[in-house]
Amino acid sequence: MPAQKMIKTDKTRDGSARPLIEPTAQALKSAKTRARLIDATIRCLVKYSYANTTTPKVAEEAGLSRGAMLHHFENGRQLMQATLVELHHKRLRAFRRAAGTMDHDARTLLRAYWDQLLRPNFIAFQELANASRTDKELATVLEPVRREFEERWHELAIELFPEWADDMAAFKLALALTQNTLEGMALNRVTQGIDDETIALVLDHMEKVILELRPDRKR
Amino acid sequence: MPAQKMIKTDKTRDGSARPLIEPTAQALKSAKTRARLIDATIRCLVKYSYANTTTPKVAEEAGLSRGAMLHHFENGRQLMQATLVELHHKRLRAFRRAAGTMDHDARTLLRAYWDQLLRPNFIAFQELANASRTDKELATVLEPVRREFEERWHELAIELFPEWADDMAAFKLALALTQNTLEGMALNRVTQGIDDETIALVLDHMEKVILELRPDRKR
DNA sequence: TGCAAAGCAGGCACAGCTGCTTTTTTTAGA
DNA sequence: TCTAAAAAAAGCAGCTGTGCCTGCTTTGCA
Repeated sequence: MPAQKMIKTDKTRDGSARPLIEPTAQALKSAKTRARLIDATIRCLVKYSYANTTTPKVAEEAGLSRGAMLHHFENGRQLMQATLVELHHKRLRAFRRAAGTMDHDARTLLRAYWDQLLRPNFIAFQELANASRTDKELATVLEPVRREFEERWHELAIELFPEWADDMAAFKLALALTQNTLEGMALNRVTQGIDDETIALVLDHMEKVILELRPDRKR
Repeated sequence: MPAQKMIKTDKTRDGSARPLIEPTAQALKSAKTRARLIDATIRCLVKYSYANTTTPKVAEEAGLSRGAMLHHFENGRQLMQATLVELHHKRLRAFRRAAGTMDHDARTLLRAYWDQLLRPNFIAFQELANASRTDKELATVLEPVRREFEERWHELAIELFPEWADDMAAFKLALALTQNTLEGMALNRVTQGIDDETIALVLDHMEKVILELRPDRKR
């Protein structure tokens, strides 16, 4: 529920200065609707791209009227921004989930990251990240999101591979290398710029490169 | 000059079935205008992104009227497609130019490719490639373009480093690795996803990785 | 020198999107 | 059961982009 509405709600009836804490009443259904709208936005970003994602299309995809949609999000921009944040949280959750049932070797982590990049969520995220290049408002939202993702990602990697903590320089390099290579491939993949066979070769080689960067093997 | 117009032109006056070969008259000024429009489109793609590039903006950027623009390109889509092809040629030309004055070592080639990715042309190309994910027409144009770029790029690399021809598997791997990593970095760079320091580290390491893949060093 | 076609500019009408406002329906508390 | 607020739907200008069409200017050829 938008902050603006909450303020209005607060002074209903008696007008007493009650705290803004929502009674968490059944109105959490509102949260469900918001989630539905955001999910619809993600699907639209994948289906139509950022350029062709419009408020009517999102509303239709969510099975709601445009009026209802503007009830939850002041305008289209706020919806996009909320979607960007939500995509970030989805990514983090997916990583945490994957990390739980993960063998602690480079290969597994590599494949886990690659799997994430094949999901629709990554495409949607990429659409928004790309849009943020010329949309200053979106960029303002993206910046902290990216920072936090980086931090969590580092934490997770160190948690799974404590030996890397010995050589942070090599660690950062390995991370940057993996991230950019895999993301580059993911991007090229969706536009037919790279075939699955090549992808497999690169993934295998990346594994070797990472292993060679590992502190204990480097001596 | 659009093909449609040429056909119309052909049967002027006498209506004889003359060949379609344009007398290459002074009407090559038309080509200049076309180029101006395409360059304006590229600038718009960089400034406003694909989503916000409109025909009025392009016309304004080119210093022409919208009517004039639609005289040269039937509609906005054709302009975009022509721009994509032109960007391809520009990339090829830039590579050929760079290759001429190039030391024959991996480092130089790596840096040369990276330099290309920092240019506005790459951003514009990326915008169109991204758009082609959901624009089937654009994808149809992109596909052969990408294929040709790949071929020329292979040819150039082999020309500069003939020793690689001994081991095509390693060669293709090295190429894919470089391309995807650098392009991934270039993309992340424009959205503040990576800092210059890290970029430098990755570039240095990529150089080592490539050298290790070289046939003569591999034994 | 004249004329036809190309280059170019401006205007028009249609369509789609946006944000807002006004109703109707649902829901939950008294 | 009644009522008021939240949720949802529907309707309404306004704006912008698009494609097309018409008319003016320039150019090149006969």
